[in-house]
Amino acid sequence: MSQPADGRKPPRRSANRKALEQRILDAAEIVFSEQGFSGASLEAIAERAGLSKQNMLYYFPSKESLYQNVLKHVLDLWIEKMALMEQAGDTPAVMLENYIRGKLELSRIRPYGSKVFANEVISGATHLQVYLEEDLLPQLEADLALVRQWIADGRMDEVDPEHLFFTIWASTQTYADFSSQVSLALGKRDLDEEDFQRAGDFLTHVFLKGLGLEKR
Amino acid sequence: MSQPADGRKPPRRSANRKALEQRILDAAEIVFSEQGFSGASLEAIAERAGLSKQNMLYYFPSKESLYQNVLKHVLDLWIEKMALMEQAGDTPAVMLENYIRGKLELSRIRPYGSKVFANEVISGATHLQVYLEEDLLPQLEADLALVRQWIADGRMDEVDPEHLFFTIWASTQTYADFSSQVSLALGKRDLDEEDFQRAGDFLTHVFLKGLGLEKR
DNA sequence: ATTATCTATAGATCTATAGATAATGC
DNA sequence: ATTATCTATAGATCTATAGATAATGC
Repeated sequence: MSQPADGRKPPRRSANRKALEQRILDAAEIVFSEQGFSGASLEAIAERAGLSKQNMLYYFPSKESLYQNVLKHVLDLWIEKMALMEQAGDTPAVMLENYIRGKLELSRIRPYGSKVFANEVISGATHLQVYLEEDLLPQLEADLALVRQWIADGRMDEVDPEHLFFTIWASTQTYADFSSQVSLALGKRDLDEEDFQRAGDFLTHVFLKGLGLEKR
Repeated sequence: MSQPADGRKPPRRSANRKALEQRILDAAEIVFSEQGFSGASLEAIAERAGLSKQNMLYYFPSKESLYQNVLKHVLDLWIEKMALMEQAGDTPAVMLENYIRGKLELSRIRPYGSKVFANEVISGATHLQVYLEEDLLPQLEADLALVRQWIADGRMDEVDPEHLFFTIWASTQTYADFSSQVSLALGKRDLDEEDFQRAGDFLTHVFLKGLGLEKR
């Protein structure tokens, strides 16, 4: 039997339905990042996606559902990068550098998603709390345990591991979230790859040396 | 002559007009921080300030003017703290520690203002660009010059000074802007003074050591 | 006489739904 | 037969203004 247990037939989807949904979500991500949840109008999202808002509501039944989809997608990417800490058996210095540069890379390639996420957290994370508890916290706990082990083994300075993560998150995401301020301070219209390279070099230097993690 | 040159009489203001305006701005700061510019309704701000929205519009003629006032006030506080770098002739280590702890203190006592500022910058800082250029940039330039001198004098590691500031701003403001996420990760309802103390200790340790600024 | 507050409402969105029509898949 | 799109609009805000009325200062 290829039908689901509840007897409903699988929907007959046109080949590019998924692509259209993705186009809508991409448009929503940009508009939400620029205008916030309330400031983003369905009209603006639909226009950017290239269809009518009534038609868009056929695919996503409400603004809320659009927002939830965008948020969930961003959070999944975010958490995926956290697992970097668990990868391979390299030295703490290399793992932390990879972590920092991975987060920076995410800021570089998904600035809109980062901004939507930031806006949501700033506003109290009411739409996100459950996901944060269920998905983010367990991953963070695993990462914290690893760092505590490094400290216990005398491989790293004794610091509060929680604040290490808060600080890395903040200083990597700022290059997406606060890009308007950063690029203004750098006297540029936009940030380019070299700026991210420099940011990575700076952060790597300060965090590794500051935590007593000399490269070997 | 006590009258202005244009002949208009100074307004006869009730003793507590200033106080009422301040109450309105405080309410606006909170509502803007929680709902963003578009999500904040005049009704919600007025209710929090304890007067009717029509009456509130007598004091501030538009939502835009309310927002501008809140933003300007926050930015002034923000820039005031930057000048810390110029204070006294202490060692780089002490100055930087004071700077970091000062910024953290601002996050602790003015979390709503920080969030309004963050929301605005995330959305492209369109309301703020002129102020940033006229007020923030000159102060930043002065601070950058000082840090460059430290480096030239061999008192500090060779790093990109711009990224030092971006990173300090980000990692101190995160305790205001992202407090919902931070407190969730710490398993607390709210952040208390001790959390900020620990954050300050962590940041001081990492930045001073990471930049080769040992306390003397 | 001036300042402050209230009632009433214009006018502009904006989200979402109803229901008709067109396009597509089996 | 099902999926997708379009026309039209209900109903809920929300900002801002007009204009009357009340309170206050000189």
